[in-house]
Amino acid sequence: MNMIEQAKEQIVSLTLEAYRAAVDAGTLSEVELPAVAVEIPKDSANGDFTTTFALAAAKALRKAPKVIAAELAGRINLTDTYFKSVEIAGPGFLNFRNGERWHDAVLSAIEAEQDAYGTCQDLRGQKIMVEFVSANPTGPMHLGNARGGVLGDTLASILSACGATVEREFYVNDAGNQIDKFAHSIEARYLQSFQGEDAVPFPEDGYHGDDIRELAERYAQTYGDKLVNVAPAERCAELARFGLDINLPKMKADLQRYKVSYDTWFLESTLHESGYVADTVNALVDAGWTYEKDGALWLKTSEILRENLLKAGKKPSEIDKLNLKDDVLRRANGFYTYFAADIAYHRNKFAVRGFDRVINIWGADHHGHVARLKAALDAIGLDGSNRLDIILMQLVKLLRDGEIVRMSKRTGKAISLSDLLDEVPIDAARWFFNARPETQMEFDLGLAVREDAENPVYYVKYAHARICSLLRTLSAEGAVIPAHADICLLTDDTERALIKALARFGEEVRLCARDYDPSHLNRYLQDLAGYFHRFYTVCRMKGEAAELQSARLKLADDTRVVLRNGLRLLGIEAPEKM
RNA sequence: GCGCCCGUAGCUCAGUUGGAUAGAGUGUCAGACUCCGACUCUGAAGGUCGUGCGUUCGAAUCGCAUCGGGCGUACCA
Repeated sequence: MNMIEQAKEQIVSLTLEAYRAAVDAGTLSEVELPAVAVEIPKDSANGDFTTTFALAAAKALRKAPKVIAAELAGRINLTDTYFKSVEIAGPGFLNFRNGERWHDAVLSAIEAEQDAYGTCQDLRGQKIMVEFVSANPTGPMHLGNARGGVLGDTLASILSACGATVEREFYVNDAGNQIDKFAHSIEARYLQSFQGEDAVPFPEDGYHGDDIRELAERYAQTYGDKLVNVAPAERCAELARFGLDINLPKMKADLQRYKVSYDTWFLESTLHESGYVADTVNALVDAGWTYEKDGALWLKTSEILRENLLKAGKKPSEIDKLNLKDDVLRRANGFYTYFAADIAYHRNKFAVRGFDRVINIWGADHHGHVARLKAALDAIGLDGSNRLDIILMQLVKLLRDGEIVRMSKRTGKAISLSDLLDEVPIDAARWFFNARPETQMEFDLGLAVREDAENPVYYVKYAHARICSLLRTLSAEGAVIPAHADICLLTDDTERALIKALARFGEEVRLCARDYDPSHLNRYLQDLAGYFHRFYTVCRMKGEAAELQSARLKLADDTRVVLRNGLRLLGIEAPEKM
């Protein structure tokens, strides 16, 4: 349990004990109670923690909240607790103020746990997969992929810090239509290089990017015209393989540069080759969820979704308005759709590899597939509705000189992920892309390349470097950094505020995991750095009495530990010098 | 048409799942270094929480409606 949870738990039991005492004394009646909610007031003038219990229980107890609060407050014994005072405020809040024990417990926890401070075991025993980026290997990755890479990687780190066994996975779409298109595009450029641009038509829906030309050129340079006179099918297969063999390692390298690495690169083609797609479709057929029409095999998506919605309490008339549609699993030409492969892929995650929970990070333009995929998994008994979580990441709008740059692979004009890395420092990009997933974001290239105070990541890194420098300098002058900061000496408002901020770290990590939103950490670290800078400005160490100096140095050292732990979760360097 | 996401300070965004007088950063303006790293700190100004009803002790938060922005609604992936 983190420090915030511990404090809240203590308040819950203090409140309930007081309630029972009041019942025994006959001043409050025995009724069914609402949960005791404990919150952190926005304004610290209202205490460090507060409970709204008296407000919430007013109805059941048929007494004014203030009266209830008074009955409780008079019966709360704070001896040996984290708190030094409790008072009634406003319409009936019970406000608790942290005492010495609390501050001491926070610093002791950091000092004892060090690198592990902020981690927890809430998700212990859970095997979780985070699948992210999974960009088509037919061309360079774009900024949306960069955002997905950062989010997925950081989220995986956070879930892992909460005790889960986490695997990172990249799903390689190396089969299907877009690979054919890829092959035909390279083929056209390849043949053009021998027969002239006019002699060979370029496929209408082909990929026009320069990267395709480069692949064709590279093949021609290495192997010459050896494919010009072979059968088209063979030529395409060879060129597709050649292209993927170049593109995939490049994607890996680009992501690696971004400090994103994967446990598994899962090939879609293996699902087709092993017959697992066919097997999965058969499972759906056997379960009775399919039918044939116009030569194709269809999944009764609308029926499954309808049942789910009815179970969830939706009215039939509302469901009718949704215009639910069925989906094709196997086309009239005998090929399986991407949807069928995707069902097989997710069946594999749960049924073959045994993940308890699967998290996918998708671009928001895929949101129409969420319900269908979950429904299909429900239909084969894998409970996709509850075990598959899909984070729909809004796309990144790229701005250059105030103008929107379109990011289309097909026009070949997009700024790729690797281009971006040449311009923007990795740490700044990681910080920046770690915004809340489900909001649109604008990426202003001009602003992003700036390495100055405008970028909050420097503010946080600077705080860390400043502490390291401080510890170095004063140690060299003979200052002693004790094993534990003496809380009795740390009485300044800025010191107390800093300790309170340090206490929040574990809770922020927990919230990131709960919301699948690592950006809580960005805000927290910025906050924490601010509390440190304020402390640093007000509380001097050099020239102070040895004991006070030591206590403050240790507080700074504890801050360093938390900043470092937080930055590590975000995959951002915590420099000792800048 | 239907569905999903978003709308809070000039800008970028928080708001702990319904709590107290609406919060940061940035920008603007005014200040602070003889001193442990000024990549720092202090202060001021800045708001009809898109809009309107409703639910209740209490709404930025929940419901309905409406306006605006984005994205979907393939035998594409």
